[in-house]
Amino acid sequence: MARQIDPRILRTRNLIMEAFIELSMQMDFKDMTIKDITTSATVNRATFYNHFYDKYDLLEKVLSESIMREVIQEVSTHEVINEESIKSILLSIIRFQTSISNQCHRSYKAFTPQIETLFKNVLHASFSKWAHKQWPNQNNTDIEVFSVALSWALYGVAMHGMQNQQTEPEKYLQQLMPLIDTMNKEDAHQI
Amino acid sequence: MARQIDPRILRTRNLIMEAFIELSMQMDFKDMTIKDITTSATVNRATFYNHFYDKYDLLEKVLSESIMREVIQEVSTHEVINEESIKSILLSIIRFQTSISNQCHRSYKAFTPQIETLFKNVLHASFSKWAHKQWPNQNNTDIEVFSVALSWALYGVAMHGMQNQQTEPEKYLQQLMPLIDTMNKEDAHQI
DNA sequence: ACGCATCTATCGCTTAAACGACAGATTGCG
DNA sequence: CGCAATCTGTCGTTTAAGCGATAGATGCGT
Repeated sequence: MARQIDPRILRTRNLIMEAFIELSMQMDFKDMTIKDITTSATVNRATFYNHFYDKYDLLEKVLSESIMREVIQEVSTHEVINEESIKSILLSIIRFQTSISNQCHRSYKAFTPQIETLFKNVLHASFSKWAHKQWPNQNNTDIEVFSVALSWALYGVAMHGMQNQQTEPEKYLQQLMPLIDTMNKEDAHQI
Repeated sequence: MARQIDPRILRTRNLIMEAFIELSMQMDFKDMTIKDITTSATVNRATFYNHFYDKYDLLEKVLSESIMREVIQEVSTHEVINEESIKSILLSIIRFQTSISNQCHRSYKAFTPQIETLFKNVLHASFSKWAHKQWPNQNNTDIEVFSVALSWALYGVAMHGMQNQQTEPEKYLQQLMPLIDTMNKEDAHQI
């Protein structure tokens, strides 16, 4: 099963995605037409619709499969929730956002909502998984609520730190750690 | 007439040619298979034969249409045969050969015969054209013989200069100028 | 408001490229 | 040497992509 995919499909998909990344560095996403993308990709405009629903679908796939792949991968490799891992994730996100806002300064504003959604999904999923192992005595809903709170807080703090060019994350960590400490205490109680 | 060419043809052709250039920098031309080239180009092996007769046909087209295009263009822009233009052409050829032997050091040996043929054809054609204007009193065969002699001599001297890392072309120019001086004198006599 | 231009999304038809298979040639190793 | 593996060049068939036309949407200057 899962027969080999026709290489033309992969090639065309890559051509479109790479052309989109290239164009994102040159112009604003909102001014970008399908024609611009397909011309730059040396692909017919109609072919675009065999691969993507529209411009926004392309953006989402480029972000998750290409641009954000590395940082998502890095975030996912941690296994526990503690000061060290939170700090590392915080720095990864700040580094990524800084880099992308420099590379695609014209399109960055249009990208941020999608980036935000992807990051929060990944963070929530990871935190949830790790929390279940880390605090096995907590019930599901508590863990879900904690995961949501931590992921939103962490992401918000990362964005704030980036906008203020704050390179010292210790101050932000101080604000996040109480969330985790609470879980540690509660879990111990539940025994 | 001459309707637009299907863009797929151009794209596939470019993919193959660019993959070939890339591979030339990594491996020896003689060890390169069609499979190597088409795999690197993300193109089916059978498709190669829609565009090129064989590996050597591809080499010739890549040289004349891509790798050597700039230097051939530069050589062709001169209009007269004199010390200045000959010196300029000499230096262009030496620069090109040095560059290509560094970039494709593994394949360079296999390339030289094709490069030689292309250069001598271009030189002969250019010299012949310029000579007709420059010495209108000379008959055709004399001009053709002169053009052949000068192009072969120039190319030979350039190659020799390159192998000996000779960066002073004045010595080589001294050997070539008599050919031209003879034509100048003969042409004056013919009046 | 108007018309004109451009863009989007989709259609049927055409065509270049992918695929697998093939026989014959080369290569290289025991 | 022999034989196995790989490469070459060419088939017929299948399929992804190109093309031109289309209707509707969006936008922009007058």
